[in-house]
Amino acid sequence: MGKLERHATIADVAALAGVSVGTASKALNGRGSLREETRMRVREAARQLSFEANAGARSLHSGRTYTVGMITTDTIGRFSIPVLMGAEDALGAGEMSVFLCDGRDDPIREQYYVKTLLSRRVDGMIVTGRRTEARAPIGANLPVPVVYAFISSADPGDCSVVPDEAGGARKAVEHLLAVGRTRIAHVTGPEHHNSARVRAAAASERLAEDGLSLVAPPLFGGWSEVWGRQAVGILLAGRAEFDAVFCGSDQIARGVCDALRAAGRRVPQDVALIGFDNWDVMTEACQPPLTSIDLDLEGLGRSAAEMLLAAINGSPSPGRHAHPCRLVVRESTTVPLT
Amino acid sequence: MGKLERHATIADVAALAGVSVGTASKALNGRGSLREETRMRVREAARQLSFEANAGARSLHSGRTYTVGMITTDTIGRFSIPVLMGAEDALGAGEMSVFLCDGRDDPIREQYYVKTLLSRRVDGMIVTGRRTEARAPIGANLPVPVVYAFISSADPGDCSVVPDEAGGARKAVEHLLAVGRTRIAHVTGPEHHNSARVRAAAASERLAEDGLSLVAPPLFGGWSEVWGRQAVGILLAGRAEFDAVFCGSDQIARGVCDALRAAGRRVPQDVALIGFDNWDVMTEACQPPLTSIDLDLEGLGRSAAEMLLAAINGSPSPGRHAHPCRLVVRESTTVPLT
DNA sequence: ACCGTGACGGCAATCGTTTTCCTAGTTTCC
DNA sequence: GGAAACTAGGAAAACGATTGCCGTCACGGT
Repeated sequence: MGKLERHATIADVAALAGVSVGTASKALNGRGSLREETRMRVREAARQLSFEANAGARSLHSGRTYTVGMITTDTIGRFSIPVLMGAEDALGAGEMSVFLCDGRDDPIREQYYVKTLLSRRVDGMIVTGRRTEARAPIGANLPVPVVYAFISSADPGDCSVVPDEAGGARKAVEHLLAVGRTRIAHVTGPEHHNSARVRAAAASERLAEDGLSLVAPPLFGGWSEVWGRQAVGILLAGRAEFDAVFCGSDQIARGVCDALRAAGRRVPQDVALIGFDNWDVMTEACQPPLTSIDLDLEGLGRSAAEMLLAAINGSPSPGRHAHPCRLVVRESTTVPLT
Repeated sequence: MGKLERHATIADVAALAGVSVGTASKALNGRGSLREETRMRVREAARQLSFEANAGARSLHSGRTYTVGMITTDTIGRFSIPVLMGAEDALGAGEMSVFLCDGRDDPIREQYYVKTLLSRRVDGMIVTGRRTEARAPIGANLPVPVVYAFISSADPGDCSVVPDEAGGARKAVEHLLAVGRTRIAHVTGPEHHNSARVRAAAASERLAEDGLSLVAPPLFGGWSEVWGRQAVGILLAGRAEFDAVFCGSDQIARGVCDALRAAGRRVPQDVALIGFDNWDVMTEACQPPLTSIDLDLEGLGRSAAEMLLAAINGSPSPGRHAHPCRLVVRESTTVPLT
C-alpha cells in the first residue's frame, strides 16, 4: 500500500529474463534479431516488474525529449484555456508531453520559464496569452522552434496563429445584413484594446462595401455587461434609430439585451443582436439565446500545435496565420416563424 | 535568426575554458576547491555559449526530476483552472515544472497519462477534476506520491484536499440569519450531484440548530441561470413566503435575481440573495452585485501542491483535508444605508 | 634534503538506455 | 569435410552531467 517501490530499470528486467541489458532493450523495442521465445521472456519480465523505460535516459541518447513547453505570457484565462487544450490534445496525439508555465504578466518570470524549458530540452514551445495584440518575441535565437498562438510575435518572421477577428466582424455584419437590418450600432470594449479597434474597423469597412455605415460612431467602453447596459442608455438618448447592435463581446451583448428589454425594445423583433466570442455561459443565459461569432480557439490551438510539430520535424511555417471564425446563429437575430 | 544553434554541452564549456568537464561542473555548481580565477573563467565560457545544464542528464544522476504531473480526470474547466494555477504557482516556487494532462473523462486516456508520467519519472502527481465527488484512485501502489485536489480519492488513505462545501453552506445561512432573514428558500443544482446534496443538507442542518428550517424543500434542478429563473416561478406559485434565497451557484442566483426583479420583488429589500462559487463574471454583472461563498480554489491548489512537496520529501499527509470557504458580502444581502 | 600538507584539477565511475560491433554456434552448400 | 553465411545474443561505447578519489604541484618546517 503505502510502500513505494523503486522504479525497475532495464537491468532488473534483463536479470529476471536471464539476458543482457542490450538484448533486453532490443526485445522491448523490436530491434535486432532475437528468438521469439527470448522476446516473450523479456516482455514478461518487464510486465512483471511493471517496467517503464526512463524517458530522460532515453532522450539523453536520442536527443529528443518529446516534450514541449506552453507559456502563457499573461495569466491563464478564459481565452488561453481552449487554446491550451487544443494544443495539448494535438500534441498528446503526437506522443508529446506538455510543460505548463503561467507567466502572470511578469517578464522576469517569463524569462525564468524560458530558461527552465530550455534546460529541460523541450523540442519546442508554444506561447499564448490573453489578448491578440502583437508582443515582443519571447527570446532571440532560441535553439528550438516557437509558435505563438492567439497572441502574435512582433517579429514577422516568427510563426503566429491568430484568430481572424476582422473576418469574424465581417461575418457578423454580413449576417445582420442578410436578415434585413441596415441601421447597425456597434458597442465594444476599450479603444486601447487591439481587438476592439480591429473589430470596429472591419465592421465599418464591410458596411461601406454596401454603401452603408454605422448609425453612430462605435461606442468604446469596457468588455462587461455593465458597460453594455450603460451603452444602451447612450444609444437611446441619441437621435439615431437602430435596428441591430453588433457587440464586441458576448458579455456586452448580454448587458445590451437586458437593458433593451428593460426599455421595452424587443430582441430580435425591434433590434437584432449579435455578440462575439460565443461563450456558452452568456449565449445560453441570454434572453433570447445569443447569436455570436466563435473564434474556434480550440481549433486554433490545435493548428498551432500542428505547426509546431511540423517545425520540429524541419518544416517551419513562418509568418502570421489567420484562423477563421465561425458564425453561430441563435434566436437573437432570427425572428421566430410563428 | 532562423539558425537554430545546437545546445552547448558542459564539454564545450570545459573546452572553451581550458579545463576538464569535471572541473567545469564543479565551477558551475560551487563544489570542490577551485581557484576563483578558474571559476570565473568557466562561468564566462558558460555565459558565452549560453550553456544550460541538461536537466535530463542531471536527474539521471540525482534520481529526482523536479517535475510533477497534473492530471485532470474530466475536462479542464472553470473549477480546475484556479486549482491548477494555484498548484503551478506553489510548485514553480519550489523549482518544479509541471506536466499538464487533460484526461477528458476518458479512463483509457487517463491511464495512458499515468504511464507516460511515470516513464518521465515525475516526482509526484496532482489529480483534479470538475466535481467534488470521490473517485476511484488513479492507480494502486504507484511509486510516487499522489495528491487529489478538489476531487477526492475513494481510498481514505490517499491524500485529498477538498473545499469545505458544508462549511461554506453554513456560512451562507449564518450570514442570512445575521442580516435578519429567517424564511429562507434554497435553489440548487441536480440532486444526483454531490455538491448540491452536501450544500443543501448543511444548510438545513445549520437552520435546525437555530430551530428553523427551509421554507420549502430544496429545489433541485440544474446549475444554470435558466433554472434559476424557472425556480422563482415555482417559489412564487407556492404558498410559502420567503425573505431570502440561498442558491447553489452564482449562475442560479443570477437567474433568480433577474426573475425576482421581473416579478417586482426587490433584492435585497424584499428578498436577500446569496450565491455560491464567487464567480466574478456573475457576481459583478448581477443587479445588485451578488454576495457569494468563495471556495478559494487557488489557495486549495496551492495547499495541495505544498502537501505534495512535503510527501515527496518524505512527510505525507494522508487523509481528507477540508479547505475552508470564505464569505464575500456584496449588495444582494445588505440593504443600502440611505 | 626530506617529508608533510594544502590547494587545485584531472580521471573515471555512475546514472539508464540505445546501438554498434563482435563472437560463438549452427546451417548450408559445394 | 571445410568454408561461407546466418543467427542469437553479449560487450562496450556512447549520451550529458555529477562526484569521489587521486595525483601533482608549491610551500614550509625540521
